[in-house]
Amino acid sequence: MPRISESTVRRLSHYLRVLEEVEAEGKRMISSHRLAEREGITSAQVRKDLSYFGSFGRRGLGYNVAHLREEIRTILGLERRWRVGVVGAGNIGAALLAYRGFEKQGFDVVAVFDRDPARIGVKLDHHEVQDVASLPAVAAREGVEIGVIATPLRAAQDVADLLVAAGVRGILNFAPRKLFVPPHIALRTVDMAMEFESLSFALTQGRAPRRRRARG
Amino acid sequence: MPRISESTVRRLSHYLRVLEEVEAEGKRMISSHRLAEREGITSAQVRKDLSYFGSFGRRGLGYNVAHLREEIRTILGLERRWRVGVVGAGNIGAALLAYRGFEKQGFDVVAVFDRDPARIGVKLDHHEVQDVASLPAVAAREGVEIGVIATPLRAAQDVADLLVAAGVRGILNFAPRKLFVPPHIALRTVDMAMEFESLSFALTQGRAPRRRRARG
DNA sequence: GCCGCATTGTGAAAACATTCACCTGAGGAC
DNA sequence: GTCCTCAGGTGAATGTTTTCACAATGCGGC
Repeated sequence: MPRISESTVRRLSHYLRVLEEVEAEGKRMISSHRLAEREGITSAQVRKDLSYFGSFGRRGLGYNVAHLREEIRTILGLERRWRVGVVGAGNIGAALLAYRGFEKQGFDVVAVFDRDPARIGVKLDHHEVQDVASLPAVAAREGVEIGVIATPLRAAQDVADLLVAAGVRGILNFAPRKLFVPPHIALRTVDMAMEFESLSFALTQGRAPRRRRARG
Repeated sequence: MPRISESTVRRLSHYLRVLEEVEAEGKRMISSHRLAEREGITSAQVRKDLSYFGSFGRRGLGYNVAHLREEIRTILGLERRWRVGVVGAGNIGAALLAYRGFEKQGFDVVAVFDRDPARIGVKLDHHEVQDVASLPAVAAREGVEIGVIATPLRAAQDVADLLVAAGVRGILNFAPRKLFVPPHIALRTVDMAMEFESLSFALTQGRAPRRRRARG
């Protein structure tokens, strides 16, 4: 199996969502062409992405919706539940906690931390906010595997170090800066400022970007 | 000038942030090597990215920090201010409004909309939430150029259509689905569920992704 | 059972992005 | 002024991702 590119993984997430939609519509089968159509990419891309992991379709028929959904869930590691710790109980943290969608996909927030004494002890969407000083102990006890950094910029690297020391294996970072973590830690950064700037660039150039990104 | 890739634009945003940091530290010059170091990429990449737009450095010396910062701001279209309308006054909308960073970079929220009567009229961070029904009129009057979709999934496509009809040129979408917009509209989607799934994949594979993405 | 149509899976080609390697220009030491 | 070192710019090479195009099915109709 070749190394799987980040773009392929992102598309798998999209396929999964389309499959869930299509399934809700009661369809049993779907072709790569129609799977692609909904995503704004080519059918060859869909087939190539899936071919990295096996042969899930049937020639002449397409893919069985429920079966492919399960296969993709397995590939993405969504057949189990993940224990998530959120650091930073400000707006972004609150938005994450309020959004029920993650739980549905298998991500359970098991602890919320903040440094601000005014926030510690407050109940935020069923979770009592704990002092970040207790993170190492709590993360270990709760078996936190994924840490979310929703703190101000200046605290982000320290929190990342803390999470790594606490044994977290993956980090989702909302602070607008590169974080340095050991190579065995998976890190993803969501940088909204960068998205705004990318829009600004596109608008300034006077044209939308090429199609395969234009439908992001 | 060749077509500029999305990756290059994203790196420009990063360079800009590094330059602002370095400037705050009082440094006058910076080499492509040190600019790259902070970003976890190669110096050749930095030079190549910049070379698409011109020659900003001096051989033997590196780049003048303040000058390069200004050049990149110009390239990204940040020498002007952008008028932003936010649709959806829930958690994500509130998080965006509360974050002062965007204003600082040139993005001014000039209107906030929601459909929920319980939210309409409420003041959210200096902005009175308006009925989404008034979006066409208000967006035109206020000259909204960038629309942010922070609504629930099911409303996202309708809101996108509304924004396009109102003359918006760029859309930043937080709803976890592909939106269809005309080709002349720039669209970026921030999909947090996808980021979680990408992390799940990486952890399931038992290895972090290759380095150039690992330091995202 | 055979034909025709639909649709997958996949090597090969093309497009795209990154890295290399070297030429060139700039300043400092003496 | 000459030499040495540093570091940007850039064509070529390499690596990666996407697209093409077609052989290999699988099914329905008759």
